[in-house]
Amino acid sequence: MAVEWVKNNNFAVPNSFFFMQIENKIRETSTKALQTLFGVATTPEKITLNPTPKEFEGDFSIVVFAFVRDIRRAPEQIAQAIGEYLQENLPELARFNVQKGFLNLYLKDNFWSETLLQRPQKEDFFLSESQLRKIVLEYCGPNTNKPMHLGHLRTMMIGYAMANILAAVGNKVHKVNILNDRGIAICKSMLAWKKTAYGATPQSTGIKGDHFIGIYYVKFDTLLQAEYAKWQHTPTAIKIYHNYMEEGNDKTDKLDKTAFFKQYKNEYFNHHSALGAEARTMLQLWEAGDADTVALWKMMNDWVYEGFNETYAKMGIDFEKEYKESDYYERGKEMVREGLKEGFFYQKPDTSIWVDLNENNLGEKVLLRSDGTSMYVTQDMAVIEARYEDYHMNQSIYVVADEQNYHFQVLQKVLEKMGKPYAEGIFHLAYGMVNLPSGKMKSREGTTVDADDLVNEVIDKTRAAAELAEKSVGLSETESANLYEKLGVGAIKYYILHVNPKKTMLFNPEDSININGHSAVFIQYAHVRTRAILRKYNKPLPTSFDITQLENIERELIISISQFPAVVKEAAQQYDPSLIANYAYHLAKNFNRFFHELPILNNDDAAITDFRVYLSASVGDTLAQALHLLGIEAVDKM
RNA sequence: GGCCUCAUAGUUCAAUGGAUAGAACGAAAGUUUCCUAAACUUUAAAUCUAGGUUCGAUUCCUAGUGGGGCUACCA
Repeated sequence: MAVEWVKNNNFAVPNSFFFMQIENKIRETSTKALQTLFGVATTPEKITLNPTPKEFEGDFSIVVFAFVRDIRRAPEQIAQAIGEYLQENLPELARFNVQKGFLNLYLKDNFWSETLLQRPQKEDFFLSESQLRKIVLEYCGPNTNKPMHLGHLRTMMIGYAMANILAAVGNKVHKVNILNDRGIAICKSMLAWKKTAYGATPQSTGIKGDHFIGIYYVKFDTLLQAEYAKWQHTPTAIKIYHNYMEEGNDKTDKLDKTAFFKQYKNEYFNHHSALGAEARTMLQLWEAGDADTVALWKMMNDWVYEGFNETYAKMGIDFEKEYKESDYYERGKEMVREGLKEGFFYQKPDTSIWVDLNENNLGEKVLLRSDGTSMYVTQDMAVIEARYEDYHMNQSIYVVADEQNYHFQVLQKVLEKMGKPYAEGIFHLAYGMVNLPSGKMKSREGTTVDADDLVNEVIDKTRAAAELAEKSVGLSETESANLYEKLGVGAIKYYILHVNPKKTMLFNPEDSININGHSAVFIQYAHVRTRAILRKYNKPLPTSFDITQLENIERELIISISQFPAVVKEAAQQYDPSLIANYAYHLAKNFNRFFHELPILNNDDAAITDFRVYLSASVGDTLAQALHLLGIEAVDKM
């Protein structure tokens, strides 16, 4: 199912129309001013128009330095002249002031109050027709041999939010998952289970399916480690180390025995380990379709899927379709052979098939091993082909960590060589790695942060904070459990989404469960206040205002609100949900200031109360929509 | 070694080439007979180095230094 339009509140935010319209109007009138006053021909887009910094009076500022050279007058004189022209020709302008080369424009109060009254249409968020796409967006991509960790949280959050945002600006978006459900890693879990579980199941142990499998993945490594330690004392091992020491002349940079065997582990697994041989045999049996092996594989994967589905539900994410690697890797091999036949690839004497990407500075890459088995890139070729048949998309977005930049470049070039119509639309939405304060996560070394554990921890923290502050006392047990889950899940999403996806981010467990400051809970709280005000106001909102003057903070809020559609468009074009996250925080912060500085309901002037309630409600709706786009559900009470 | 990326307060993050570089956490000090104090106010605190382009550079270019990633017949 495609992403729905942002939830329709009973009352909606003003659209960008007025905002964009006034910006354009200022640009156009200024262009005329330059032409009329100085004979300078320019275009509206070339006028530099910025929001005015708050230390000066104004809503917008025009920067005139760019025209100084042509006009050959002092910047102040130019700014003054344009200001006077605008005063004559721009009815919305209340007054202006000049600071150096900056012309600060202050618009009329009633212009802004009228702007607030405008109702939005969802089309106001839409990009122009030519920019719209039919998109297949892949995110999450777990392996079925272990539970999901912190890194998966970032793709889940970014993927889901980006799908919402891209749909909000008018694209057709299909969310899909890729399940890496085959290969040597899964065989390791299967083998360890066979050897050590004595028939235990998630049901018999009460352990969530994906965590259950994870136990055996770790157990395999423990068994291997023990086997390896023993092996290091065998004559074979001693000879290998001896040969290494004898190689070359320079002995100074040689590794000591411990370090050597640490880096030799892969080699050991592939060529000396009995467990390794068993795992590979299992993989071969699986590929050959051995009934018992396939049955075991299916049973264990089903356990994992059950666990994953629980996590998806808790995170509030979903997929229109999940593609399993096991369904496509054979087709991938076929595509490579087809490509070879058509001369796009070449074969080495050992029968392995390669692609030459030197002209793209990507070197040469194996597509099919000499033993005929497929590569990572091969399966992605078949998967995108299947998606094209399913959706005929013109853009394929992959929300995958940036450590795979090379992989996606190769994928695209290979498909381009083959002349596939879906090659051009490949877009790797590469997000930066997530680091811990202790450094990089290593799943085999146990330095990962489990996704489920983390979310539960934040939910608990939210509950503890509420109890400490004696909040939510009127709620029933189920109501409050529901509330803390929404707040906790929202907090973790926000913590991840408020950073630009492109950047490597540090995940500090302490900070991530911090509920204060720049966090989703802060935004939720501002939203809750707007809802409380509406409840107390308890009558229909006004359809017009009778106010003569706006406070500064009120102007700021209206301007902020009117920028929202532009922010959403920008987030879609930049593939950057953090723009919306930071926008929402900024708006919530300004609202809290407004709430403290000015009486809303406790006001003798009913006209002012009407207006401020309307403004509060607008802020609340905007916050709710912003959170919704990020995949966070706004709460009404807390 | 080659290619790609990043560098901003003690820490984590912001800043279409524009004015005095914004926040949060942490530190210090305040605000509650008043619409929810999960809030608000105040103080101290930063653009890696050297050049260049520009009226103007955190932003663009070059070099250097220091992180990270990729460079597997792993996924």
